[in-house]
Amino acid sequence: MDHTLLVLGLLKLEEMHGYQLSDLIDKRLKYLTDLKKPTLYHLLGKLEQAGAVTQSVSRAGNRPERRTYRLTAVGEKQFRALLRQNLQDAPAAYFNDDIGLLFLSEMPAAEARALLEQKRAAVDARLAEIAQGVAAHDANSPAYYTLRHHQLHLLTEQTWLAELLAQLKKRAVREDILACLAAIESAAAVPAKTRRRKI
Amino acid sequence: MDHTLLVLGLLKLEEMHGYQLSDLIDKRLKYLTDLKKPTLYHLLGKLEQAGAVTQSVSRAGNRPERRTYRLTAVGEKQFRALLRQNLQDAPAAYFNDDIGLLFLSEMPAAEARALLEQKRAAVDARLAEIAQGVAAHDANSPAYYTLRHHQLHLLTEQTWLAELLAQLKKRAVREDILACLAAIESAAAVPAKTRRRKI
DNA sequence: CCTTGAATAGTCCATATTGACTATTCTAAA
DNA sequence: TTTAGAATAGTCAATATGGACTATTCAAGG
Repeated sequence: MDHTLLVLGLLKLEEMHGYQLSDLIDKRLKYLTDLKKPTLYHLLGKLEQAGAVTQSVSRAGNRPERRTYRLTAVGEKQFRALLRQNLQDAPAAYFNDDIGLLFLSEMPAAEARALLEQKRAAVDARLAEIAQGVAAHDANSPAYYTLRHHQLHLLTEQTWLAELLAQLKKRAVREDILACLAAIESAAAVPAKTRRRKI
Repeated sequence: MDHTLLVLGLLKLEEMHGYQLSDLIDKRLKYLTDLKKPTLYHLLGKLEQAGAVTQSVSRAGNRPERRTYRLTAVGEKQFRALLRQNLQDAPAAYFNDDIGLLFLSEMPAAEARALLEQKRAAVDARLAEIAQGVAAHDANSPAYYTLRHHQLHLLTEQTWLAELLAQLKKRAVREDILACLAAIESAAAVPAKTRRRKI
């Protein structure tokens, strides 16, 4: 599991206590994963039980006690194995967006377009944010890798949305024409007197 | 949650029993999600409790009984809401690969390259598979959307891996040179006699 | 000096997810 | 014809995840 790789790797770089790890992941590594605090503590507990990390309780002043975790030799071995796996494998990726697309035909094209435009705006915004990060970081730094990777995928998403919206525009036009024809037909079916009333 | 959207949407298209749904998702929709059977049954139970679907038990021959699920009006409303949300939102995406990249410097560049080459091969293979699917499907069909979307992201991944491997190649060369220099230096530090022995 | 809000450090309980299992029926080959 | 394996239909127990909570400390303003 990749949460494990992350935690072991961070502890390899430097021993840390739970909150430090959690804070680091939330703030500096927010593009990497969204590992939450309770999940992290759960994982640390398991790792300790497995002997991959050791805990040392301490307290500074009157603050709540802090359990500082340090990587053991076992943990280091596990880290290497997981890292190799991670670099080697290309696990299947899933996109939530695809589920919505599956049911695109259950909704008028015009409405779908409006909604997807909002999605596009959100992607654009995120892209702008990332572009800043990419510019700020030295190529070759680990943070750069993550940002650049995200940037590429967001650009892809942009392209994809553009393609999709173009298709949808065509479909919307077709639906409009059909609706128009249907209206004319039903109007023709109504007796002449009734029609006049409405005019 | 998008599993819910998927299940409601499928039941909107056609009433189905649990195993049918599960089979459909496993086989035809394998690019969409990897919703597992127990998760599906759990979800169906919840949806029934919430009144979004109704269950009707039946049996054909001597087979185990089948619970056939049908969408209710409540379920349909929920479906629409979730679909709108899904089309509108652009949730943050995370890539497992990034976690490995974070620790790339913990490993000699040469080894990392070998591993990443395997990843690349896997991506290439998947891409070939998808290209077939894209060619086989009518543009505009829902399946086409999914496949095309995946294709674009896999192409991005290919580009990304190429970029990364090029960088790593440079780093490997640098590391080689450094190792070489270090070897020379340590050889120079050894007294002359000892050095001769080794030759 | 007191209070309010952020930061620190972590826990609880409810929910979601899944590997492994049960149990029956069909199918096709030995 | 029997028997091994795939398909059908689902369940169980264990694990992972996350929203909401506790409890303390610090910093700054009124």
